[in-house]
Amino acid sequence: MAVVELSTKTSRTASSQPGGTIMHKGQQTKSAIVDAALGLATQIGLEGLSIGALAEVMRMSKSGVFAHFGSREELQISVIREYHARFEEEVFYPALEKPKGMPRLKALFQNWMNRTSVEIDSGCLYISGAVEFDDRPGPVRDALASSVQTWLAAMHRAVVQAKEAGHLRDDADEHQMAFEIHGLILALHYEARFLKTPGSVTRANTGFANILERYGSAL
Amino acid sequence: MAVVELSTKTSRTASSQPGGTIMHKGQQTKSAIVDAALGLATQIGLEGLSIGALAEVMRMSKSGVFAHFGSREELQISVIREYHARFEEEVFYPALEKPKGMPRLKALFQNWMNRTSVEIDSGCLYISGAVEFDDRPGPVRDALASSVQTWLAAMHRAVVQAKEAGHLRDDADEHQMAFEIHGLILALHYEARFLKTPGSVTRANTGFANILERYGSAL
DNA sequence: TGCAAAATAGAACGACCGTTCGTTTTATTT
DNA sequence: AAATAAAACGAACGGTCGTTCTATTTTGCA
Repeated sequence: MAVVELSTKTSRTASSQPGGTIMHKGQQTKSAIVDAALGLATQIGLEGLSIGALAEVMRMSKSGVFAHFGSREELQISVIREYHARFEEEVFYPALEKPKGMPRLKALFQNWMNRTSVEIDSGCLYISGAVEFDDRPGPVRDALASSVQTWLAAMHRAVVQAKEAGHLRDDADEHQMAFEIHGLILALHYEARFLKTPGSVTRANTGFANILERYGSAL
Repeated sequence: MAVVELSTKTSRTASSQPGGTIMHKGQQTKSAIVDAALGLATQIGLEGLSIGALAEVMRMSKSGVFAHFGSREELQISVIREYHARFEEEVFYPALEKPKGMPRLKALFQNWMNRTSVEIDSGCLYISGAVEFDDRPGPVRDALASSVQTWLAAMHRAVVQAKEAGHLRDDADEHQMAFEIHGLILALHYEARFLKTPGSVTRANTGFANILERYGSAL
């Protein structure tokens, strides 16, 4: 069946994306499949993601789903790319509207925290993927690692800019600070999602405040 | 075949454990299987652990391995118990020889760090297991969570004792401090094992030093 | 040494996996 | 409306999985 909902057709036979790009039916269903796949993958992991289960969700045949990707690996990579795009959209870009330095750094962390808080229910691909592919070389691991690196580099850049703006102590180690921030997010995800420890969100926020106190320049 | 190496037989037909307990052949091979299973599980995860692969490593038949556990879940739980025992042996007990307070807290962290450093190559069951079972209720998840809780509680207790000994500031939040320490370990594992970022071990150590500086009582 | 019990082997099962292939249905273009 | 291209289907393949069953071997004790 593979019925893709067309909100209201724009022109005769082709539909359009938010961006305005003309989209044929194949690409529409493909992106719908990636949507569903991302939902499954965040819950059960990239490894747990099976084409059969995905086809069932999509109410399509296995081969119908498969044809859009050509291989399971390509499907997984598509999911990673989609996750990356949403992460950027939700965490990175909005923070760019704040001025460089402390305001942007705070915004990046807040957005990251908010997303992680949501992912306490849905799961985080950058964390589950890291565990599933730490020992498994290949294109999936590469796509995942480069996505994560891109984000961590952006975070690190924000720290550097904060120091350049004079918002941090002169002896502040930017890599060290980024590392400690990363740890807070990971601890939040671990304790809230797996252990269901209450108050983890507050703890991560307090941790960030502590980090700012240590590395921030005196008022 | 399932040949279990007997270093040197103690008595006629029964062999002995380090503890001195008499062990029949079945229990010997069983613990040898758990050994091998732990090795596999730390590398590819509890979910990736398959009885077929385990049987191949053990040079036994699948059914021969299976019979020792009765189910895959029971095998996984046995692996978790073994991991827990080794973790205690390696990280927890040695630190008990240090006096309560700061010395023991430092020892606990150092031992934890050392183990995590080794696990950069081998993998950590408490981390991979958390990701694999965050959304999957059942006895395996329960065993895993209770093991982790036990350890985190021990860590927290050490922090409390350090405060009681006057080694921490009066306003130090013990849970907060334990949370931040946990974050350091998680960041170390993530960045070193998945991203292969150099210098992560040093960064975790520096992070711990920073935490002590913030929470420690003035000299 | 002989005999019951425990341990292991081996084959088979049903279920699910990713993938391939030929066919049929649906979209798009002429 | 006819012709062409794209998309989806359905069945089948070889493979691995956990599990079950029966037969065989090995072990431990009298």
